[in-house]
Amino acid sequence: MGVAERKERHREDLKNEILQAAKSLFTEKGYEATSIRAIAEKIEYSPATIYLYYKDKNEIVHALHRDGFRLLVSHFEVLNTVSHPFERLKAMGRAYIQFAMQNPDVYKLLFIMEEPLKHVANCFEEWDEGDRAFDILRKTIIECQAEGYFKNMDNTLLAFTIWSTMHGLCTLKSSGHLGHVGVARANQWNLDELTAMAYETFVAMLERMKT
Amino acid sequence: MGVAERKERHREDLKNEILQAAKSLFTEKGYEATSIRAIAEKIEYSPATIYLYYKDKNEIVHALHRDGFRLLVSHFEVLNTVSHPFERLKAMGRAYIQFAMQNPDVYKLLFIMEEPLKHVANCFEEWDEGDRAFDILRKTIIECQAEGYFKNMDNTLLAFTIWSTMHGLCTLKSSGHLGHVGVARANQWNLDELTAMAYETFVAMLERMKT
DNA sequence: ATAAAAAAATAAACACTGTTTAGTTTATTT
DNA sequence: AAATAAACTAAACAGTGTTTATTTTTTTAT
Repeated sequence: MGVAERKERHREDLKNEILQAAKSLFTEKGYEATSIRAIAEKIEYSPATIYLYYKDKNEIVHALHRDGFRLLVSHFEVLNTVSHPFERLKAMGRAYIQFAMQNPDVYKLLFIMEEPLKHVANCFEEWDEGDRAFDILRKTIIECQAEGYFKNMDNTLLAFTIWSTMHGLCTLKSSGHLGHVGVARANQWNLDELTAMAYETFVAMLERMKT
Repeated sequence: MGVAERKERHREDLKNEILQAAKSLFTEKGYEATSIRAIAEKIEYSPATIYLYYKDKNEIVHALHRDGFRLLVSHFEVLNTVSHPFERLKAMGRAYIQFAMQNPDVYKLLFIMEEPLKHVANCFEEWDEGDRAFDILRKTIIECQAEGYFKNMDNTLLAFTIWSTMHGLCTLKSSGHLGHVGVARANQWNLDELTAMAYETFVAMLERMKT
C-alpha cells in the first residue's frame, strides 16, 4: 500500500516545485510580469499541467501568501528573547523594516496586493498567520503598558497606528516616493539612512509616551 | 490663420476626451482592468486612434497622475485659512485621509503605483506637484516648531514620519488589511470609525511633542 | 470645380496573457 | 494482453497592449 503514498508524495513534490518556480520568478520579474507559461517552462511542463495542481494563478499567489506570513512570524519569533517589552517593540519595528527590505516581493504579497487577502477572508476554518503577527505586536504593547508606557491608550488602536507608520515607511520607500522627495531635501543621507532615521524619529515619539 | 488654431483646439479636445474616458473607467473598474479598447469604445473611436494622441498606456496614466496631484494640492489649499499651525497640521491629516477615501483610484495613482513616478523622474524640466504637497507639510511643521512643538527634531524627517503614518493608515484601510484584523479585535467600531480613531491616537502622540 | 497633397482614422495583424477542452501518452490493475 | 485510470499536453478561446499598412476625410493648389 506504499504505492499510493509514493504517488501522493510525488504530487506534493510537483506542487511544491511549481510554487518554488513561481516564487523565484515573482521575485525576479514581479507578479504581473510572471506568466503561467513562464512558470511551466521553468519546471519543464506544459502550461496546462499547472492547472492540475492549482485552480488558477490566484491559488498560487495565495499559497505564497501563506508561506510569506509564516516567514514573517518566524522573523519575529527570535525577538521573544528580548525581555524588556519596549526594547522588544523597538526591535520589532526594525525587524519589520528589515523584512520588507530583504523580501520586497513577499512584502508586496502580504500587505499590498488585495487578491490574497480576499481569499483568506473566504477561508474561515484555517488560522490566519497574519492575525498572529498582529497579535504579537498587540501583546508587546500591552506589556509596555504594564511598564508605564501608553497610559490610557487603547492597545488595538495604538497597534494600528504603529503598524501604519511601519507600513507607510516601507511602502513609500520601496515605491520610490521617499527617494523622490528625499533626495532633494535631505541629500546628506542616502535612502537607507533616511528610512532608518525616519524610524528613529518615530521611536523618539513613542519614547515620550511614558507616564 | 485661425484654421490651424481651431484644428489644434480640436486636437486638445480629443486628447482631453481620452483622458476623461480613461479616468472614469479607471475609477469604475480600476487601472489594470481598463483596456485601451474600452477607452476607445467609450469615446467612439478605434483603439489605434488613442495612439495618435498618447504614446502608450503609461502616458495616459502619467497625465492623470499630474492632474491628481493638482487635485490634492487644491484640496490642501483651503487649509491655508487655518492660522494656528498645529491646528492646520491636524486638519491636513484629516484632509489627507478624506482625499484618499473619496478618490481611492487617484490615490493609488499618486502614491502606490510605481510607473507614474518613474516618468516624473525623467522629466527634470517640469515642476513636480508632488514635491509641492510635501513642502506644504514641511512648512506647516516648521511653523509648529516656532510655536514650541517638535523641538530638536528635523523637519524633513518628521514630515516623512507623519506622511508614512497617513499613507500607511490609508493604504491598510483601503486594501482591506485594517478591516481584516480590525473586525475581530475592535468590533465595537466600524471601519471608518476605526480609521478615524487610529488617526486621533496619532494626533494624541503629536500633541505630546510640545516643549 | 478638380486634382494633388496632407492629415486623421481605422482594420487587421503581432505577440503576448490566463484559462479550457479535447485528445494523447504513460502507468496501473485486472 | 486488454481494460482502466492517471498524467500530461496541443490547440484553441477570448482577452491584452501595440504597430503597420490602408482607407477615408480634409485641406491646399491649380
